[in-house]
Amino acid sequence: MNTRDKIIQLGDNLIRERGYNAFSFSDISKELSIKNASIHYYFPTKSALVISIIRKHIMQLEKFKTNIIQEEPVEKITKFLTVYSFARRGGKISILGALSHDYNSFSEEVQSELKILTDDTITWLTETLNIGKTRGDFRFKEDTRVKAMLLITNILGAEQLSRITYNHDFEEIKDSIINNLRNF
Amino acid sequence: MNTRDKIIQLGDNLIRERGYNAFSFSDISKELSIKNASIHYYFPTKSALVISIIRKHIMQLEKFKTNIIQEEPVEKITKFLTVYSFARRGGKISILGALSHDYNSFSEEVQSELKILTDDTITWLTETLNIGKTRGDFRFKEDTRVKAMLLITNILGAEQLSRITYNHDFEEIKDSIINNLRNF
DNA sequence: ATTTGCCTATCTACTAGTAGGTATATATCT
DNA sequence: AGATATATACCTACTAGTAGATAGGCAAAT
Repeated sequence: MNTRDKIIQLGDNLIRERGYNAFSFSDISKELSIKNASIHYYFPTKSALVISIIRKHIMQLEKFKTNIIQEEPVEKITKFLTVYSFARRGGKISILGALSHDYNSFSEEVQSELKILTDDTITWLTETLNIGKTRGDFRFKEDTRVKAMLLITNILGAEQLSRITYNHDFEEIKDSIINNLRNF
Repeated sequence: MNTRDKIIQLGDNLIRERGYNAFSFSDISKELSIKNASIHYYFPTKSALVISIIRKHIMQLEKFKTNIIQEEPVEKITKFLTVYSFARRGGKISILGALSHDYNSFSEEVQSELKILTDDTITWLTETLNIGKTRGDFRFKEDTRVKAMLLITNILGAEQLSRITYNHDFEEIKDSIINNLRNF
């Protein structure tokens, strides 16, 4: 991995562990044993770095969608939730949860990049839920887009709450989401 | 309102609008036309200030619980959600959502204060849901404590998500939570 | 000869926090 | 009642540290 990618990777981890305002270029440069100014060589501003990080996640979502395209809706949603569950165990939260916190302080460019990632996620979830409902895999009464948002809000909220309470709470909430969808 | 209470009030607003790491003593002192050092007169550290803010919320929750003690479970939950809904319209999120973000960077004293507020909230919700379920007001299959956490996660997540998407999404999610509880 | 990938050195702005001073109000003692 | 002591509510002036960012240099690769 080249320095540029290492910076993105480290920045990504730091944002999802501590938050945008709680990490600095020094945290990255110290870890990589380079100087502060060298990060500015790749990313002129902190905004530029966070945009690259968001774009990485947009591409990862595309890859994720392609990888599971053959699977059934229940399996798709389960794997989607597992990604968050895996990150949570590593002390990290989702990039959406981490960055939404500072949304109002971001430049328009960062905001619109974050909107793309959010819309992509909601759209994919809505489509998957619709297919699953038609097939009879899922049973729910809500409007599908609202149900998709409820899925995301449960994850984002569970990430936050389980920081304060206990980590296993996240898993309990995750299981409950799946059961609720299947209406068991 | 005396200066001490004004500082708490302003700090509370700033945390819930921008987050703990995104506001400074200067933001408060400029607004109150006093000097930075004067805030340190009342609150020696930033931690001391945030503890006072959390304690204010713990007391407000107690007051809220007392005020609606006579009401029915459905009404209690509805009013609980309305508090968040009201804050959201003012560009603010809940103190729980705002502070959970930086939970790992807080001192033990701040963390334990935040745990008290969280436990108080979960406990009250669990009790209220239990009574409502026994009376037949609510229908849900999950363990009641998990259901209580799901309620909170929906609120915390909806606060975050609606920052990125649209504000009216928060209201849609709120209505959906109530309907889901009543199993309409 | 130019680009790449760093470096040193520096800047401005801001952060939380501290030491010590002062004017005013209030309480206590003679 | 008047003098004295103390507490309140600020202030000025400062420290040490960190933030993001910039200018300009330099060695190695292309």
